[in-house]
Amino acid sequence: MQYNFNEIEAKWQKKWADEKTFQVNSNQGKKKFYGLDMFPYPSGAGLHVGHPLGYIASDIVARYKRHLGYNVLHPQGYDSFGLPAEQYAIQTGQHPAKTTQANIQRYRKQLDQIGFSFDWSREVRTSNPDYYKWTQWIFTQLFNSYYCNKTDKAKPIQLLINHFEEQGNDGLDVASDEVIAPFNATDWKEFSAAKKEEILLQYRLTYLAETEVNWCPALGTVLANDEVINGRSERGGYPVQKKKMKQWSMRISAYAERLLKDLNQLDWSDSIKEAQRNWIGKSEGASVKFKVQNHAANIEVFTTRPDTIFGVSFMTLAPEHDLVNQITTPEQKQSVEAYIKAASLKSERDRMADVKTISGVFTGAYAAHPFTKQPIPIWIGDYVLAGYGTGAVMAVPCGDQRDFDFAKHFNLPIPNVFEGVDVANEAYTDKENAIITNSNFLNGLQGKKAIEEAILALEDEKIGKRQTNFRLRDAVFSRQRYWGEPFPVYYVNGTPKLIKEKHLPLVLPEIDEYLPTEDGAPPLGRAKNWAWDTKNNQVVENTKIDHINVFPLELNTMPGWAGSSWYMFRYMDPQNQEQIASQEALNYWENVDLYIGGSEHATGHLLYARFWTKFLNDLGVIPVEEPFKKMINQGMILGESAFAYRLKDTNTLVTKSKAKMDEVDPIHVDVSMVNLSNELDIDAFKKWRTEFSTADFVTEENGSFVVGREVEKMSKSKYNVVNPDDICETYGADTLRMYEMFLGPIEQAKPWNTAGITGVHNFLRKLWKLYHDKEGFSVIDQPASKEALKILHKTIKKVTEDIENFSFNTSISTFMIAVNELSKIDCNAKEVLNPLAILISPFAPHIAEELWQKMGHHVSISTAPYPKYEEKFLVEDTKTYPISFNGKMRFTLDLSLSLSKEEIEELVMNDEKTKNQLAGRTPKKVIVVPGKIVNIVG
RNA sequence: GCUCGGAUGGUGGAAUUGGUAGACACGUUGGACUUAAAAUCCAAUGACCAUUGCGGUCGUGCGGGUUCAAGUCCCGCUCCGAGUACCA
Repeated sequence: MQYNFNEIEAKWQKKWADEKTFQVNSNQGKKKFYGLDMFPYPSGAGLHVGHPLGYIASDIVARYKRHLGYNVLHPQGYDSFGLPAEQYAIQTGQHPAKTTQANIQRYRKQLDQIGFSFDWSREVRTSNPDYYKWTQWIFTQLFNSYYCNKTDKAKPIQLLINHFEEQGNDGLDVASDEVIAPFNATDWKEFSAAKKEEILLQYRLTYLAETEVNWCPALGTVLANDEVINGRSERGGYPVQKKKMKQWSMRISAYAERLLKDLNQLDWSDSIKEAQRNWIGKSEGASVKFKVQNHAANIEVFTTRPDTIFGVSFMTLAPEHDLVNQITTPEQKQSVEAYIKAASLKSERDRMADVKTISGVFTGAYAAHPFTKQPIPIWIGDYVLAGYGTGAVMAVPCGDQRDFDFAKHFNLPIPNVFEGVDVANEAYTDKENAIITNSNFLNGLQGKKAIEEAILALEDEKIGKRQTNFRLRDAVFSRQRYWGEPFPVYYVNGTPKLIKEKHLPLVLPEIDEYLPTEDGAPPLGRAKNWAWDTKNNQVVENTKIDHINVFPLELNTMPGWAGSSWYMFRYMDPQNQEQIASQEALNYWENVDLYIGGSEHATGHLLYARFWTKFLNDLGVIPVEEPFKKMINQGMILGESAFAYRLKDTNTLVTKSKAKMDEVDPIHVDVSMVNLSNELDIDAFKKWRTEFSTADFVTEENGSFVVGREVEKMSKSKYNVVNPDDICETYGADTLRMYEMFLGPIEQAKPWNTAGITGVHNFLRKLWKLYHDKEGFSVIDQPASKEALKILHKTIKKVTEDIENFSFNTSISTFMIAVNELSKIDCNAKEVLNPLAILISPFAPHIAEELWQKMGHHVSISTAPYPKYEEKFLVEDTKTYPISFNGKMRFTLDLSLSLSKEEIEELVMNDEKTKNQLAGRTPKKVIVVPGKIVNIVG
């Protein structure tokens, strides 16, 4: 009886789809479990073997939880807006919707082939108007909210307007832009409507503002901070520069404290939590005002070390600082201007690469030390960043290495304020242990106490105050792109107005080309119908714009993370036309119990999704504060690239053993042309690319041509991509699923190597054979042997523990051991093989279903109750004791577990082998740990 | 530089609160079956020494330490991977 996996798998995949086996509804009577994968961006390359790794893991857990009786929500969908489809559209003129649709179909086919238990009736696509209607809706909610620091909650903007009408902007504790001119109630009432809107924008949770953005000319769009890596775009690796542009931003900074604090309640890996903590970057200290001499201006600085304030010997402003022009003396004007110009020309990347070069210029101006009133020279230098704090620092060279280096370089004094510390060669940056000296009232104080005293003094003298700063910046939310959500925004004389909720979605218009317009406007500037008719509430031709009733619409679109910031809630009720999801569904499913995905989203998606969740929670829309309770980050599956070695400047290829590495160029070879022994299929290679059709080959003595191997990221350009399709074809989906899990711990990165796959495949065949003999199905309904039951229960125990710990590789070993052992004793008792099928069904669902059916069951195995582990089958009466001498195991001894310590010692000491080992010596000590070990010392 | 991981046979990887290091699998070698090959099955497989059988020495990146006992705990290093980048 053959294990015909292709047939079995097709049969069950069809059955699951036809019978809607995995469709789920909220069910108050059952405990819920929500297992979610980070949904994929459907790229043109299709799935490679790395993608399903996480999906398989979450599918195992989802199926396991079903067996345990949970009501399991396990959906899948597509993050289908994004750059690659648009880049492709630019090149080919194909509408991104079309390529996206084709890619989704391919993904779906590949996913179906692996046998996932997704509830596809809940699929979402972020590029679907039914979906992005609600993305736009959330945007309008953010627009109509401000953040109240007192209650730590977002509130309707109307409450703020009420406050303005009563007392202007006095007495507010809310999140806003940094500098807002004060006004009173009378002022407010007299302001024009446009002026009022302008003021309100400074408080809204999403706002339009002139901001310094990361502009990527090659992509023709701005990027968020998390999309820029080392001064280059995350996608494509193109250079990024700073540019001021009017953009929509998200006031995520208002949520900084909560985003930080609530990390503690999440069951996520420490490294991701740490990455978020660093990204949020909370620092506590004080802001201090320094008066500029002979000038009305004050320079405000932020410092975490107010205790070192008597060590200030100069100040440094960022070149972009607003005051620089005002305070620079005529003598210094020329060099200051030259420096500012040079700094502005440097790209972000240059500036970062240049960290070690110290540069700066004296402005000629002096500030007065807030306590001593001594003059302090004011410098500018690009080691101070305009975007952090106030863009100015009080330089304490004895306590900060950068200030120290700057002082050394420009020969500025380095006064020492630390007791018993030498600061001749480097700054002393220890915050805890520093004892302050030469500092008036701070003398003799240490660490926190000194900082505390300094802040109190600053506040007493009204020259500074306690302050907390965050590194987290507001997130730029506009993209100069076509393939994204349109903003539900139109402009009345430059003032943004929102389209009312009931008229959403605002659907993406058609355009002729997916490029910016000639005058540099985003692609939506090409749309002929992109104006809002406020009378009829619909999109109309641009020609109708009259700025009375018909207004131009926003030309930017939303970024990729918009749709992915809330999709986990849409799955709960994906067809809802009235709400993002029904209250009932939101209350029942709450949030994601297990989220599986890559760790590369640590500071992007995972932070934004938390932000929007908290915001929607503030509004009372959703009942939870956090979207993902527990998260597992699967490691990347790497590719094993293959290289042929070509003699430099020739067309001669040399087999690995004869190639001298300094005389050859390694050339990537498609891994599909290489067999398990690293031998190249030369004929296929010649046909692969014309340049090789005439190549000469220097082979091994036996005529084979061996390639070199190297582990790299799996990518099309490296020709090392392995598709799951081929594996499913050759070995079956169950083998693929088990093999991916068998490779090693889920969180660890590892190279893909099919060498071991036969082992897993053989295991499934052995499993099949356990239920069959030559004649056919051989499971019989008769009592199982004690031994067989012991094997079963040992397996239940271990596999269950392993699933709970996400240690899938070891559970597969356990199955292998169980099947080996059961085969050895020819077990064919249903009492054992029935529960065994259930145990294995989360891992290899197709074969499990087939065996289950053969054992006479008529409903899917997927909801069969999970076998219960019973201790009584495992009770042993003897233990094979390792007998060690001085910690080294020499032999083993089977002894009854009922023996006492003393009895064990006696039996061991009287054993012939012990006497041999001791060779007449008398042991100093005998350690007996009943049930574990015996160690004889001496 | 900082933060977080990691280092175990030829390979992927196991090893509970410190208690038989190398489970399971791949690969390799030998054997059975076969006209032959594949598939399958059986056996061996950390290194070294010894070998007629028993056996012995060394072994979890390196150097120390704690302990009857250390892959596991402590101290000091080395190397590799990931993230981050002048954050005042």
